[in-house]
Amino acid sequence: MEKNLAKTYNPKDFEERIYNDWEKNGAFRAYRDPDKKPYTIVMPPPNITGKLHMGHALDQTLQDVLIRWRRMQGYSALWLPGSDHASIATEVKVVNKLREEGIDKEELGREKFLEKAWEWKKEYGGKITEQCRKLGDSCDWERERFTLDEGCSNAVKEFFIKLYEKGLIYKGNRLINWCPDCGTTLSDIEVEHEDKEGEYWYFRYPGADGSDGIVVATSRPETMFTDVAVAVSPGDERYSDMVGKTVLIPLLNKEIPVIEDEYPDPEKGTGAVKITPAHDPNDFEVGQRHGLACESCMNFDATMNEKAGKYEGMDRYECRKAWVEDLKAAGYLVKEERMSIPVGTCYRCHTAVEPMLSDQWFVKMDELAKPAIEIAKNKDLQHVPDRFEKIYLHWLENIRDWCISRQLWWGHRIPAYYCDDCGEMMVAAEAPAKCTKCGSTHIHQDEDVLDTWFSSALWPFSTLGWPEKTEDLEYFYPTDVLVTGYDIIFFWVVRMAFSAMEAMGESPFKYVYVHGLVRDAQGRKMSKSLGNGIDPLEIIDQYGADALRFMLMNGVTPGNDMRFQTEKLESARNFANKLWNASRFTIMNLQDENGDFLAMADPDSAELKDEDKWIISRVNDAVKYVTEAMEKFDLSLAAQRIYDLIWNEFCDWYIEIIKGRLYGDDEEDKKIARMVLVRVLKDMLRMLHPYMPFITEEIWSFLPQDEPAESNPQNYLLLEKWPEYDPAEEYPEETRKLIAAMDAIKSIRNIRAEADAAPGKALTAVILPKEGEKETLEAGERYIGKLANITSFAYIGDKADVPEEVMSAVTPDCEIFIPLAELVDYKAEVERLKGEKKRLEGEVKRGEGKLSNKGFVEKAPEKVVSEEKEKLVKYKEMLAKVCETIEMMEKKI
RNA sequence: GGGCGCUUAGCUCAGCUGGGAGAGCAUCUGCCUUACAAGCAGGGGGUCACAGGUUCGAGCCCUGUAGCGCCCACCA
Repeated sequence: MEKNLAKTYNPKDFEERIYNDWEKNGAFRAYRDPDKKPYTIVMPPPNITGKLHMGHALDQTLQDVLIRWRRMQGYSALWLPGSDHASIATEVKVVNKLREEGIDKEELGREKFLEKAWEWKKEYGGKITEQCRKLGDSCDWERERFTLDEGCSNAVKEFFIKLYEKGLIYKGNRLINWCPDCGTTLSDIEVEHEDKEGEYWYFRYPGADGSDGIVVATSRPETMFTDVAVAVSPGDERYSDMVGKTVLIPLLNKEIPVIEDEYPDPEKGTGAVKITPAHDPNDFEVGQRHGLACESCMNFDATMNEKAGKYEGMDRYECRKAWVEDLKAAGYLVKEERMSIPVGTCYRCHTAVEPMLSDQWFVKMDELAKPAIEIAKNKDLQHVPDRFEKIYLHWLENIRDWCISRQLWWGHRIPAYYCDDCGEMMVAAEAPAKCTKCGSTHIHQDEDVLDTWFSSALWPFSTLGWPEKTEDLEYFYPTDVLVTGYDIIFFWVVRMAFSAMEAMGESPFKYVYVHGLVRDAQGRKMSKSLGNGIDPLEIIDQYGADALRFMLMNGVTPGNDMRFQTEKLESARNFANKLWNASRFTIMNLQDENGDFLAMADPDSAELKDEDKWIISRVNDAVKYVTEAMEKFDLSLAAQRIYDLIWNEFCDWYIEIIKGRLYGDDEEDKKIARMVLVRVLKDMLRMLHPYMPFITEEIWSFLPQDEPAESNPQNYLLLEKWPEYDPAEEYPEETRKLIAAMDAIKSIRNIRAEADAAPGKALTAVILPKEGEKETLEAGERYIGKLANITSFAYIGDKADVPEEVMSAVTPDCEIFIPLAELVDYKAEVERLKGEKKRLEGEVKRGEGKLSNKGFVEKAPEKVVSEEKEKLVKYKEMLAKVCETIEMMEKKI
């Protein structure tokens, strides 16, 4: 077996292997460990119809980062996966598939159809969970659930009956949203409001007494057949003489009353409104108030019924056209206006929804909403970011009853039974043997199924065993955080909240982390119709799951949309590659030529060098920052900090600095360097693991390990401990020294670049240290020499000793002079220094301005003021040095 | 008609409770330096949409304006 990482980073070599290994060894399993605290996330169940898209990738990566992090922190972390039967979406797919096979749903019959649907589920339903595995989701697959499985079905029945018995579910004949294309009812949120270009027609309804009557505007003339009144605003003088009289529906000559109602707005249209209770919710209410008839002129397939007379059988829009033509020809059309008309459409097929009167099941919302409102207000349920709380509350405070019955077959069948003989309705979990009223045994079940969200609403507790009092429910419930997109707050979050309050009596989760959409590179919504969707699996195939995950996490701010950009993805992949190579370097230096690990220093007794303490303190600092950021759900900030730590601090500085030691002769010191390398690399891998689980686990497996703990026999990084901040590892003095050396290195590199001095050209540095800093600089010679290619150092104590023909630079700790005789244009150097002088003057001016401001000195926190003072002193010193140098050089020109 | 978000470097975006403007990509210069060219080193580039206000101090807080976007809503 290879003892070091492959020469090139190729995620395909190990991602799948590692995932299978984890799963096989039960690394994702969550146990009810009484010594641990639970941490629970239930996965928003993807539809079985869907394939994994970028939205899932974002949603699930967020959850996986949180779960992996908490698991490492020592929680018993459960991420419970599952999928949703997606009643309507699946039914449409199955119907289409059957149609392709020449099979008609109705002919097939309910039972056979359901068999086909289950077959379909079996074949395609598992696909998406396979895709989740590619992403690296560390969920407990042994607890996987399905919204239509036995347990969930029991929960649905139990909950339905509970609500019914409390009078919170009722059956009623009311106006509902009907999608003629899908052939089912829709709840209010399933109706989308679009503005479409269309016409308003103004028609004259002549007075029954032969008078002029009233002109009424409508965008839906095809509903005129069942108009029952014309309403005007009370006190509208234009129509006051008409109130109480009757007008005729044009052409039909049906007499209808003119009534007064608050509903019409005198400012709008003609101030008079035709009332068709069966086809408009407002009209319905007006009708109720005035005891008017409620008749529909349409069938459920949106064709006209017998009320439409000769138009019977026509599609609603055909009828509209013909009817308007006829009215026009008869002279009833007064005016025609083109404008945008609000149209309600089906969220699935975008067909215009028709309000229809129908007998349906509803959940009574006002009472249920109250506790759900309460938990948000008292912060038992917190939104991240909190602005979504407003949206949540606004919705609940204005909620209307929820229509839950659907005219479909695939779903939870409503547990209501009817007696064929006496018509008695019985709500029960199982079919009653006989009618509770008349004793008849002729009983049939309600044909409808429930809105798919009815079962999703129970997901946080039904998946843990409710209504049974299971140990899982006891231990893992309530859950900790729910991660979801803002687009389904109403559909799902709100409903889980009130359902949980009703069933469990407490909030189903402490936090709702709300994320936005993943858009395409141009900022457009990814959609099937645009064809601009990006397949996560293709991305994983090309760049690896880690790169995709990191890109998604590095780009998110809670609640905001993000764009999918290849550049960001490449950057993430490059980062993985960087880590890969740095790790390869590390491992290479830990081993002898046979690949066996070399001796390492004892961490407790090792004499750490300044740079060791520096990198340890940087890692320590990052641990604190990253942990705190994650606590606040600032996953992006945490990711960036880890990125900086690994790339800028570890790779660019620490590795470069210790190369000299690793390649040197001091065997004891080498042991220390190895020890520190492993130590900091391990801590960095731990921190990065939630974001990039595969590469970190792969690297981890090549590092020297202690004896495996009983709880982690495979030595998985996944089950390792999250690092903890240690105040003893701050090392401010060593950090100061390293910064001094880095400043010097950067200055010299800058001089080299300005002077076009090849990096390979060894140079001498003449250093004029700030008083008392000579030792600091000397301590840094090792790094400065190596990283700036300086072969000899000379220290001077006086500007007079500066050699001729040099370029110079100033840092807070010293002045550096690099003799570059053959390259220096003295005039140019003076010019360059003048630029530096100007910059420093600016700094001094800024500092002086601040400190001479009495208000600042008196009111700003002491710490800020003293820092400002220190900075001013520093810049003044640097400025003075630069001025002297300029003066000196000018004399020599 | 309500509500919300956004406006910061050429592009995409970070900037936590107000205390010297950042990243990635792009761009320019020089480097195949034995972990890494998916790289290294150095540089350029921003009156933080606009106008007021609060404050010693505003990208950040308040008010208003504009542009873009989203959500909610039973305007015939």
